[in-house]
Amino acid sequence: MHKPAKVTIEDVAAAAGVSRQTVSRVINNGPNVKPAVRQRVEAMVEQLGYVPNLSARRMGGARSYLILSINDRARTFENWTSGRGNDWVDQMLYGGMSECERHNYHMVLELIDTDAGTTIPQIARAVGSLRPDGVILTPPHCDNLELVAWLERQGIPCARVGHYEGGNFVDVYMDDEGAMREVTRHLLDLGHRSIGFLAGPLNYGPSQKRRKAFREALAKAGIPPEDGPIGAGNFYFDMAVNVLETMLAAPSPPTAIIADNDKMAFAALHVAADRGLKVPDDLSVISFEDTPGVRFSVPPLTAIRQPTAAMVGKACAQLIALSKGEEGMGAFELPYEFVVRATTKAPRG
Amino acid sequence: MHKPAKVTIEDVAAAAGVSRQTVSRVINNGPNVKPAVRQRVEAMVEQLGYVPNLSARRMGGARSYLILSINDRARTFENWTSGRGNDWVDQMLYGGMSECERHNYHMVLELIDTDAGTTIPQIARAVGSLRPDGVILTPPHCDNLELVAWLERQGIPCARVGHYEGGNFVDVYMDDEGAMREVTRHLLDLGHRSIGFLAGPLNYGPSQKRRKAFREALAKAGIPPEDGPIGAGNFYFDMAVNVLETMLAAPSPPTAIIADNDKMAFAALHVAADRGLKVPDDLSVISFEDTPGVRFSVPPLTAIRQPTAAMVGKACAQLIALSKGEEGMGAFELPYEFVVRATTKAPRG
DNA sequence: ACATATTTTGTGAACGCTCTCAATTGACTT
DNA sequence: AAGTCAATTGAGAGCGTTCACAAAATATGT
Repeated sequence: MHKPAKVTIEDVAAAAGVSRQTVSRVINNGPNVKPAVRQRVEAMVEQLGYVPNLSARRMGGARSYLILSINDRARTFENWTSGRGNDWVDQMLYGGMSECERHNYHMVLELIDTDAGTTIPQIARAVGSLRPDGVILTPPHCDNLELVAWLERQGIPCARVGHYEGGNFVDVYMDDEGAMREVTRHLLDLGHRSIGFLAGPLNYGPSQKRRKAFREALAKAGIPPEDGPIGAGNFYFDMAVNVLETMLAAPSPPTAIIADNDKMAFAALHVAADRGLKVPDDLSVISFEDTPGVRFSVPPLTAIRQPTAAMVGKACAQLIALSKGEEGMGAFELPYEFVVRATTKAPRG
Repeated sequence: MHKPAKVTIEDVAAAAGVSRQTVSRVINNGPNVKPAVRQRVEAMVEQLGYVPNLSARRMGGARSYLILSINDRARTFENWTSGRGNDWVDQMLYGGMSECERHNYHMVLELIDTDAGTTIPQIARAVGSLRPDGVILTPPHCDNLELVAWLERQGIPCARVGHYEGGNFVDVYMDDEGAMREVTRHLLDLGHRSIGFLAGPLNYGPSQKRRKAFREALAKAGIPPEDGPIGAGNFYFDMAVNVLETMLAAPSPPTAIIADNDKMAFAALHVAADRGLKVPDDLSVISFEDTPGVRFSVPPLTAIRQPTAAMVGKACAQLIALSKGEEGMGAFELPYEFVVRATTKAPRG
């Protein structure tokens, strides 16, 4: 099992009869290379199957061609059983990898604990050894002020997904308020007058916006906030089940439920089944996430589809641009989609 | 935004009053370092916050501290809507990242097209630039003989997940035949005599094993194969719906369905709902995958839980061992779990 | 105490690239 | 035709490690 000799830039240079540096210019699309020479070099690159060694590139130059994605351990598969995990990761990955691939960048994933004490050392280690050109922060890490400040101090371009605040960052998000307005109107138009909202964590930016928009939309329709019960305060299935039990046991229970994420929407489906309520006839349900599996639920959930993959893709694209010395910082709002499936209907009577 | 000076091995050496090489020995846990010196160096590493630069390590030494995970584009989020995607990726990632983290390795993900023509060039590019210490192949790439041969020729240690064949590889899998025997017996014991199997692709190793074990288990129970209809032949929702329609329209339709993956099990739930069949009273359903979301289905699916994360974790561990010059090649069978939830019951009558 | 084996430490080279800057070539003026 | 300036090419240094040694320090045996 002898390893085939790896072809280096020198090999290509020799084969093409030019210097190392000229080959470097060609593979980096640099200016000031005669078309004929460029072509000759490219032919040799192709023929010898030359691929630049990333480590050497990093050593010599300033770029690492690496984007680091920081993911929260609590939101992974590990915590599915406790109801905390989700499959956001899947989509984020997809969005990031696709974009990186396009530019011959690579995405390295890091699993980071939510615990504030260990977050920064963990990231410091990853950043220190990898020296990525950019870091992508996903919830809840993008809201970790201490971490964000640390990264800014390191001078590493940083993108936050699902975050709104300014600063010298790439911020990518969707119009949560608009989405909530649309969803609420949908239910209002159907004739619902008592709508429950299974809200996400109070300290989670997008959830705050949705909560606010929900209240406003109800007020605008002349429904006092008391009639729009807001419950939960996290993203977990079990908690949502409890909250729902209470909501539905009230004197005039909601005829529709908006869940801040899929798992809580599933909880609504479960509780409805337990109580003999038919969805959507007796209870309408809308989710605010739409992870891929949702379309296979019984019945298929109506939901706001978050542009998760697109957001991470955009974040990558901006970071890559930045690493090339182009402009990139700023805030970017990506469009969501309202997917009406089979869990909303006019209320009975 | 001035980047903080990065501390190098020389800085640590100077601070500890030793040479570069001694520091290198300490951080690599090398032998022949006086305990007092080791301690002094370690203190300095800590104090200066030194982290070895991965690229430099790769340049100097033989290891890259990188494990490359090859993932099939068709099985990602991108293809959920067509019913091909799954959230395997989530679990694989988790398993791999956790293991890498343990050893201060990093996992780089690559999204590869299934199309045979482009697979190898794509992987060649990634392998060439990253020079990973090992490559993890997941289905369907682990069954791509041409690719496997190419990787073997490159001399890069390679792990296959969900693969059985020998060769100079790390192979990690579960006991698919045993799992199928257990599942079938469960249904048989419940009193089912007509069981349908929504099989996976014919060219997918684990599916072949399950198919074989299913036939044998039925035969052993004195049920001729005709009574255990086998359908589908891929992993998609829509196809499974069609096959089920046919199965259930037969003169003596199955009272239980075994699905080769979750999506096809969901299809069974859907078709049952459409036909007014109650699960599990009128139809029992078992899945052969158990991705995390399954526990939230209505009703929660009984399923074989594949040790997906553990398999990838094991694959990583072996590759890392190998990169350290330890033994690592071989075949490893990991235990599955049979999770009985709410979709199996004795047949009516 | 001396030679010899062993452990511990240090030195120079190498890895493959990009950077900076100098040298060459070619085109355009006058 | 010489002079000027821009476009194109090349040479040398350096990035931060580990490797293969050589050197120094210590331990062991007689």
